Amino acid sequence: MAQKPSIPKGTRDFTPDEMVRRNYIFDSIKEVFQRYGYMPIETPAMENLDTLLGKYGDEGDKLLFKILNSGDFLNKADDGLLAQKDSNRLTGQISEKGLRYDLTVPFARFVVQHQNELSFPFKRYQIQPVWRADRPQKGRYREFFQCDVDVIGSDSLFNEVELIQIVDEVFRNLGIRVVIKLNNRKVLAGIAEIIGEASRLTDITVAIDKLEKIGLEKVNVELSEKGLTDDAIAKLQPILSLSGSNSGKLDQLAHIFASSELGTKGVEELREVLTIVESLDVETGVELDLTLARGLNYYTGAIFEVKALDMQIGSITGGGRYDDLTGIFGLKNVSGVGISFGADRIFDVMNQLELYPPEVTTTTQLMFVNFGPKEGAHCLKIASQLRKEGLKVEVYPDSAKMKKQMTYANKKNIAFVALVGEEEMNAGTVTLKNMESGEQSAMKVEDIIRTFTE
RNA sequence: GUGAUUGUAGCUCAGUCGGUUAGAGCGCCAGAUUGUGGCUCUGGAGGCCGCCGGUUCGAAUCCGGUCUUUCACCCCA
Repeated sequence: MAQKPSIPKGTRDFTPDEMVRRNYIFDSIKEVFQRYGYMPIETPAMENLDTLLGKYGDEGDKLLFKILNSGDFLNKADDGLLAQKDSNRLTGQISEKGLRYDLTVPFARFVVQHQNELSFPFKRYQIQPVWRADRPQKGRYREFFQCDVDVIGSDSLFNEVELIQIVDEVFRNLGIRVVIKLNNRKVLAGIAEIIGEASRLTDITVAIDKLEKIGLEKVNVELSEKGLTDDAIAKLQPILSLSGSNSGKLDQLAHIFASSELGTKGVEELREVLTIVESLDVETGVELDLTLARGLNYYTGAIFEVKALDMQIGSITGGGRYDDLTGIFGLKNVSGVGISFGADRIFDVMNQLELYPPEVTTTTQLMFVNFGPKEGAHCLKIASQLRKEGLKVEVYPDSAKMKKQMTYANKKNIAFVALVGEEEMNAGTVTLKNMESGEQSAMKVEDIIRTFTE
């Protein structure tokens, strides 16, 4: 007896029904990317482990899927480490490759390797799965697709603006109501500087990132536990309780940052981006959010996050500017900025809110009922003719019972069925039946084409 | 990774105190209906009760482990 098949934790299968919906999402996103001049690339599912390690922080390193070396991998392993069961150190000896954790780091590697073939600024998009050994939850998978757009080799804030326009267009096209949250790492660094804890930037950002979720008091407790002085925490309070419009917040921040060069720079950048965005026809709300931190530690400037307004789920898109990701791979002074659309979360939102336009789920427009070998062969010819006109047509392959064929068309949501039996063959006509209204009439092939293409 | 939680037919779920042959609705297949689907009626198929082990005369039910699901933390798309 065969064992019951299963798939690994946190992964999922997609049925044809789900794939048409997913492809609609991918196509919508791709179409916007292309309209802004981004070109596609792909990179391997696996990367060398040293390309990936150390780019996502300690937590990220733990979440990397590592691939066991081929062959007798234990042969080369150190006996001492083996005996001690020291997994951490042993890993380096038995695994040299890992599954990619995101698309940004492989992209940086790609840019460095291909720097002489590329012209900068280089704009690319990339839609591929990534893997994280996270514990799965709703909206959190171990394998999921990211749709990344990045510009590299340009410092201009126009790029940040363009990414906001892209986010706006993508979600408007898909019909998802969202808010774009914007912040800047320089502002966060400025805050750390001002309160006299410049070296604790990560601890501070991780803590204030939770402000909305756990409240001010608990954030302060956490900051204190992380070892911040009471004085520093006290200095932080007015910043955390900033409120009002984006420009109002920026004005207050500018004042606070009077003595911080870095913070001032961050405020200026935010102000410029927001000012330009306001002059364009961006409909999505862009909200300055000082508590937005983002864990990936390669960000250095603007950081973005997009939240769905009508569904409780983690952020569905996120990104930011990284000034020196390529530096690690030997290409200095190349700044990039990009964002990543989380296709699987977008898929979950679209499903929950049922945002698909009706035509997305229609595949076949017209199905020919098969009355027998002779009639079927005749239908095949008409079907080819219709396909040349761009119609999506199928001929039922077996001369099964009428009821079975009709039921098939029904299930597949096919709007029209064509009946061509001996009578129609002799008359040179096709009986076209509307499956919704039940109406049917005999017509010539040209009439059918006209019905569908008008 | 830490702490909880879930698993019974293709799907959603009942299943009493441990007790004979594990049920329902939906779906599926067939017939009523030979070239006309959806509605109705009739009949049928489909289950290692997640998996492994233990307790017991006897386990879907109790116990342990494991896998999976969902949730919180952590982190994130």
